[in-house]
Amino acid sequence: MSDLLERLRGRGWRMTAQRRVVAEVLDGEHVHLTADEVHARAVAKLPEISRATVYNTLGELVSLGEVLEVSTDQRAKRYDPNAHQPHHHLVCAHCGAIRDVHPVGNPMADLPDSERFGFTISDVEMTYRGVCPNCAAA
Amino acid sequence: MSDLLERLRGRGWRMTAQRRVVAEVLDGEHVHLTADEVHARAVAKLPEISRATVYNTLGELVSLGEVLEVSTDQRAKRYDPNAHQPHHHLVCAHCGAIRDVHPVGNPMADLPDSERFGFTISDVEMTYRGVCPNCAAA
DNA sequence: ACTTGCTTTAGACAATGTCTATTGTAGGAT
DNA sequence: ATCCTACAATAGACATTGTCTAAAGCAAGT
Repeated sequence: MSDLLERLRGRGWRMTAQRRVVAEVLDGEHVHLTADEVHARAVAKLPEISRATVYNTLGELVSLGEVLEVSTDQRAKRYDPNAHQPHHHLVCAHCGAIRDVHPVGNPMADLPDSERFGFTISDVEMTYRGVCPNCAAA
Repeated sequence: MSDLLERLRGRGWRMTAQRRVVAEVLDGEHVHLTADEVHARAVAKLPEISRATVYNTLGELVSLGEVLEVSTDQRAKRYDPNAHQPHHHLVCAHCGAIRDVHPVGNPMADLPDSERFGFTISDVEMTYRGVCPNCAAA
């Protein structure tokens, strides 16, 4: 994702300090941050950045396919910079920790025609839930 | 789900007009309503029912395992009265229509040990996304 | 009928996200 | 190098969804 900024510039994205900072935050650690967490870290680098800009920028990155939006809990959306390698998620039901996982098999093929109701299916999202080792120990 | 009220009474649930109405709404149509949609329909049957009561009652029904909570979009949670037959969901990316579906195979078995990170996995949630026939036609 | 403890209520509050009108500025044009 | 203009950022109001609290109500056992 280090060349993210180049790719975006190539697509006609106007480069601003704010957008650079948001991209840096996402690039920084490969975790799954909420929009407000991204905002908090962006503020640390560029104190005058506004909440709306972070929300807008994240929305644009999602539209451009550079970042994925995941809703593992029913609270805030989280942003996953690992958009170019398809994957699913494993979530701790207790502490909310999230790991990227890669199940074997092709879940798209597992839905029979009779269960498709005429939909044109484009995507599957799988969320495994369980308890992580830390929470199991506690 | 018609004997829901009996089951709950058997579990020591105190029966009230409000709870009866919420159960009736869920029982009424097998759709996936949001909490506020449930509230709107409940008000039609019992005008003085409050929002908090609907939220509380839905939460209790979920705890009791009588209703499932699904988050197919990242907006409001939806409540699925079809809790006793495990299933997954197919969602129209355009209009948000939701269908219950039953993929073949066992997705729990599709996550290799090496991808479990020591978690004790208890559940998988699959959401297929696509475009429904209505939206495809339009 | 009485009592008790569970339920309901209204509305304040909280968290997350969206929108608007104004101000700022990136980057091409001159 | 400077100017222009369209796009971007800002502050803060607003919207949606959900939670909490203190007071009043009521179901069901005695």
